[in-house]
Amino acid sequence: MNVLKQKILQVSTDLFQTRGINSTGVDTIVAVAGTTKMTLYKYFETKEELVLAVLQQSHQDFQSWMNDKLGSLNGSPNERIQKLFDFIEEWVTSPSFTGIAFIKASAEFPNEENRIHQLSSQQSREFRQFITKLAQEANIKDAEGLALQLSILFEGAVQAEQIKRGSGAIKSAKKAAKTLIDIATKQS
Amino acid sequence: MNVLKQKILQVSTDLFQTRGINSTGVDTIVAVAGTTKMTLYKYFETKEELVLAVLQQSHQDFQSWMNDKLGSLNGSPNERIQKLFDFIEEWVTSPSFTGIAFIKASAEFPNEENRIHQLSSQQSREFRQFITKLAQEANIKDAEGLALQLSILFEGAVQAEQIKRGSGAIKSAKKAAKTLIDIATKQS
DNA sequence: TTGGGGCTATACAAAACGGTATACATTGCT
DNA sequence: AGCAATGTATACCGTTTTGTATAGCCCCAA
Repeated sequence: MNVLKQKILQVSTDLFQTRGINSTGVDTIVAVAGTTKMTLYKYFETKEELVLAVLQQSHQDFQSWMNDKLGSLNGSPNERIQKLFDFIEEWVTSPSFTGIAFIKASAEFPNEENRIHQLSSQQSREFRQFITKLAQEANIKDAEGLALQLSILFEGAVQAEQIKRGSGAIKSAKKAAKTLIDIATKQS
Repeated sequence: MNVLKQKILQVSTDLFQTRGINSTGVDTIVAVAGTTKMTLYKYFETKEELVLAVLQQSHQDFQSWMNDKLGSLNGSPNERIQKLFDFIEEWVTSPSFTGIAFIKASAEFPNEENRIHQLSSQQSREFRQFITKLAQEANIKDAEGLALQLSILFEGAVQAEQIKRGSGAIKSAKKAAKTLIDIATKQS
């Protein structure tokens, strides 16, 4: 991908997260990125398209990072789902963490007909399915049920952390997750 | 409170929830409320002030409703905290439910210096303290720890429901809550 | 009847918004 | 050398934004 296009994407991601999507004009984006609107609109047809691209990149970054982390474990499937929230904590407590894009975007575009909302919804579903797979591999009986619970913990903890950084929500969610995983495991 | 002021508040609440705050102009609000901008700006100095008023009213409505529900129980403190998520489910699955205001607002105004964000943060904290009190009355040892977990479940389930209505997140959160409450109770 | 308060109607201001048009500079390839 | 692609600079367009100014209407009370 072109270097300027990537720069625009990265700057947009940062600004959208820290100021909000609707509160960030394209003029601001190009000013921070050190380019002009003409260039931005060469790579992105509309602002909506830019937002969608930002969402996709953010989600892929997170998913890839998590996949790598879990993949490098070389442990049992049971161990992998146990470690899921340790990695989530690592991601969320990183200083560069500014929130999860699809959570904020879905709040800013609540209408279910809206493309941005739809993509957010899809990404939320994808991450839940990802957890479901982990649970299935760990031979958990009600894999979908556990995955839904864990995804709620994830989104709740992220939401809490977005509303107040350093709230300790992640640690708490991690503990709750371990409890729920233990119980679901015993039932299998 | 003046009837027109209340109408403006109610219409604003509805529009902010269904279209987003930044995507809703004051022109739209007064058009739907059947009044004019002059009247709106008579009761609310700025749009920000209106948003803050909407947040306050929404939060108070929810808290009052929940207090009434729990108060009418006449049961043991243990029973009350057990029923908390039943009432949350009742609130969230109501057809008129369009989300929790402070969750959406905090996403739309991510900057912690922003007054709207600060109020959202405060309301989130207030609700957590409310749960803490329930847990303390139920003689739960780590009341704050449990309350934090339950508030994460609450915010996560609401977030999930905002992203996709009828996702079943509330039912799942309710089950998880019962599990966590049981365990916290046994440890007391 | 004569005010005055609450509200409407409408026009306006100044800025910010997304997006486009045009002209020019730079760079690399052939 | 010459061409094409990439990017810059800048001016502009139409719309929408929050917020105000002005003038008039309606109704109730003294």
